[in-house]
Parts: sequence; C-alpha cells; structure tokens
Amino acid sequence: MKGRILEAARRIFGEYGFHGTTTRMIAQEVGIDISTLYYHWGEKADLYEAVVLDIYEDLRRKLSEVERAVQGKPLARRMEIALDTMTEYLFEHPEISNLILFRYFAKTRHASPLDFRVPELMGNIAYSMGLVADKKHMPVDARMKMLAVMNTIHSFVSGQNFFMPLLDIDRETYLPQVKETLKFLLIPPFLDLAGRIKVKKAGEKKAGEIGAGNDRS
Amino acid sequence: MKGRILEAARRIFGEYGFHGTTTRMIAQEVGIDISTLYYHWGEKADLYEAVVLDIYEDLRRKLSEVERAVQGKPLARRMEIALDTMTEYLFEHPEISNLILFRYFAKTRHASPLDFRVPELMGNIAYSMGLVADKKHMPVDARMKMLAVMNTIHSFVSGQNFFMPLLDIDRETYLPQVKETLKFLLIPPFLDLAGRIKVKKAGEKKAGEIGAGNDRS
DNA sequence: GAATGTTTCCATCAGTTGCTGGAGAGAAAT
DNA sequence: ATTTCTCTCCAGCAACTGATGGAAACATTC
Repeated sequence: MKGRILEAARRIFGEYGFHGTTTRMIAQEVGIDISTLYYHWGEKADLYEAVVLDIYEDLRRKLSEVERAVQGKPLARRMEIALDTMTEYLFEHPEISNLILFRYFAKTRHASPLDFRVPELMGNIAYSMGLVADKKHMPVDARMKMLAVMNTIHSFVSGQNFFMPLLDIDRETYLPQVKETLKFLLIPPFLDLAGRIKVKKAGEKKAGEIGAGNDRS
Repeated sequence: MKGRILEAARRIFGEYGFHGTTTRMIAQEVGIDISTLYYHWGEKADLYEAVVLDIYEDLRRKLSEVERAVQGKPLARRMEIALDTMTEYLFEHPEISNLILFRYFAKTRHASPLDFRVPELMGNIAYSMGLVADKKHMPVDARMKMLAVMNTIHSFVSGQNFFMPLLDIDRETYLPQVKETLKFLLIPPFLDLAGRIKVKKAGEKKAGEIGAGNDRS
C-alpha cells in the first residue's frame, strides 16, 4: 500500500506540482481514504520528499545503465546513445522531468538532505562523457555543462504539451525532433572540447581515455 | 493602481506559481484589500493571464532590441551579444523565466489566446541569427533549436537558487559561469550550421546574409 | 451643494485544505 | 477466547481559499 501511494503521488505531484496537488487527489487516485495516506506517509511535505528521493534514485539508476552502455565507444557515439536513451526514458516517465524542474523554483524547500545526490549524478555522467578525469572532484564549469545538458532535455519533456501544439506536430514527430535538436546542439561543443583537451594532453603525455579518436561527421 | 497590482502579481506569481499564490498574498504585497484587487482584475485566473501577457510583451520588446543591436555583426559575435544580453536581462527579471517555465506544465491552461506570440518571438530571433531566410514561415527544426536555446537560459535563471548552493558558488560567480556555459554550448552548433548553409548556397547562388565570414576561434 | 460615478475597504460567504481522534475490521500472537 | 497489533475508514476540526455585497470615502460633473 505504501508503495502504491508513492507511485500515485509521483504521478500527481509530477503533474500538478506541490501546491497544485491535494492529499485528497492522491488518495482518490489510489482509491483509499486520506487518513490511510497520512497513516503511511505523515504530512504532505514528507510524502513529497519521498517522491523526489524516489525519482532521483530512478534517474541515478538509469544514468548508471547509460554509463555502462557507452563504455568503449567513441565520444560522438557515446553522446548520441546517452542523449537518445535519456530522452526516451524521460518521455516514458515525464513526471521525473516535471518534478526536477518544479524543484528549481520550489519555495517549499527546507534544504533537503537529498541534494547531495545531484553532484553525484552529474559526476558520473560527466566522467562517462570524458569531460573530467576525476569522478569525485568536478570543476564548476564541467558541472555547469552537465546541468545545461540535463536541463535542456527536461525542458523538452516537461514542455511537450506546450510545445507540440505550438509547433503543430504530434507526439510521433515531436520525439525524434527533440532527439535531433539535442544532438545538433549538444554534440559539437563537446567534440570541440575533447579535441582541445586531446591536443593539449598529447603535448604533455599520452592521449588516452578521452575523445577516443574520431572527428565530426 | 491597476498597474501596481499587476507588477506585484508578476513578482508573486513568478515566485510561487499559480497554485502557490493566493490573491491575499498579492493584495498584501501592494498594501490593499483583496476586494480592491478583484475590483480591478476580476478573478485570479484573469489576473494571471494578464501577468503572462505582460511578461511576453517584455520579452518580445527585449528580443527586438537585441535583434537591432546585433545587425551587421558576424554570426559568432551576434550570438555572443544575444546570449549575454538575454542572460543579463532575465537575471534582472527572473520572474519572466519562472513564469515561462511554469507554463510548461500548467494544467491551468484553457488554450490561452496569447500562445500565438511564441512563434512570433522565435521567428524574429531565428531570423536575426541567420537560421532562416523567411521570418514568417519557420521550419519545425529551426523552431526546436530556438526553443532549446531559450529553455537553456530560462533553466539557469529559474534554477539559480537551486544550483548556486549545489555548485557552491555565489551569484557573482554564477552569472558569468552561466554566460560562459551558454556560449560554449550554443555557439559551435550554429556556426557549424551556418558554415554548411553557406557552402551549400555558394554552390548555387551568392552567399549573402548568413554567417558573415568568420570561423571558430 | 447635490448628484453622479469611481475606488476603496469591512464583513462575510461557501467550499477546500491539511490534518487528526477514535472507532472498527482483520489478522496474528498469547 | 482474549489480547495485541496493523491497517483502514468515518466524521470532523480549524485554517485558509477564491469570491461577493454593501457601505463608506473620494473625486467629478452639473
């Protein structure tokens, strides 16, 4: 039951945000009384926090999966796979993107103890993209780049119902368009960067690991 | 008075969203009774719509200004100026970015009559960036690119209070970092694109207007 | 200065919100 | 069989929500 409530809460919070969601909406979605909800999860803010923690965990898992899937591939291909996979995944679970974007302007924040997970998420994927050598210690500019990439995807997912009528296209056209746009925007800068790092490194020591030998199509 | 209410409503709606804002919060911000608010603006949804219309107008004005400012400059410089100017502007008026992002998942939508302004905004700036030849008729992929650019900026502005502690930097470091990241991400793809279009056009007719002769640093 | 129109506030409404006490229903342990 | 424990619901609370009617204050016109 506790799990069923969490699952419903994910959907509703993801769709209406914290303030737009009432505990009665969630209870009704599950088909239970609100008292049962309070019995399992305590106050609304606690349930919300559990939801956010849950989606962060999902995101972390998916990113690890991607990280493994791209190992050994050249950078351009790595980014293609990562972007495609994450885009597809988030389109299947739009509440993840919604909840993450909702958090950006949430006044409901009491400096949640789960924010420490975000740098970790960024670190892993940045490492996997050959942006940094050290998984633990990321320079600010590398983190910014990761944030930008994630935000761009999230915006397209969260904004889909807003953008589709605006562009006058349906979902089947929208998704590939998003993928294409993401690849268009995000791959060239990182290839450039990898090229620069490679050249720089080659002048010092061996050029390993990063940007495994490939140039732009 | 009507104007003062609108101004306050912009701030509060931009900070707490539609559901997170109460009419009493706005009235208190102005220092008036809620009846006065209802007298001038009618129901809450109407005021909200007026606010959204207002920020779209501001955005349109600023984009026109940018469009004029970059005329005649080479593409890379054009994008630099546009990104810097818009970033600075939106950081000064974060409620604009907030309200736009809020709209992405707004269930409060009754197919507002102001959405027609968005393609117009995109058209102007895309034309100014040499992405399209015809201001009125934009292909879907060009619109997607514009949306991506705008969304990336908005995310950084709206997420500033979330990201700054995350990156462990203060506002004075954050703003230039955002600018740098935006330029890193967004300029190379468009330079590549302009290069391709230029080459293609040169093979057919004269290569004018687009990508006025410059290559990457 | 009387009449008219505009703007402001006070008091109040009905409905909704987050949340709780207490009474059962059902199973498990004694 | 009784006690104990976990779970679920009903009923209801106080606070807050969006919204309104009507009385004053104020300004404008005649």
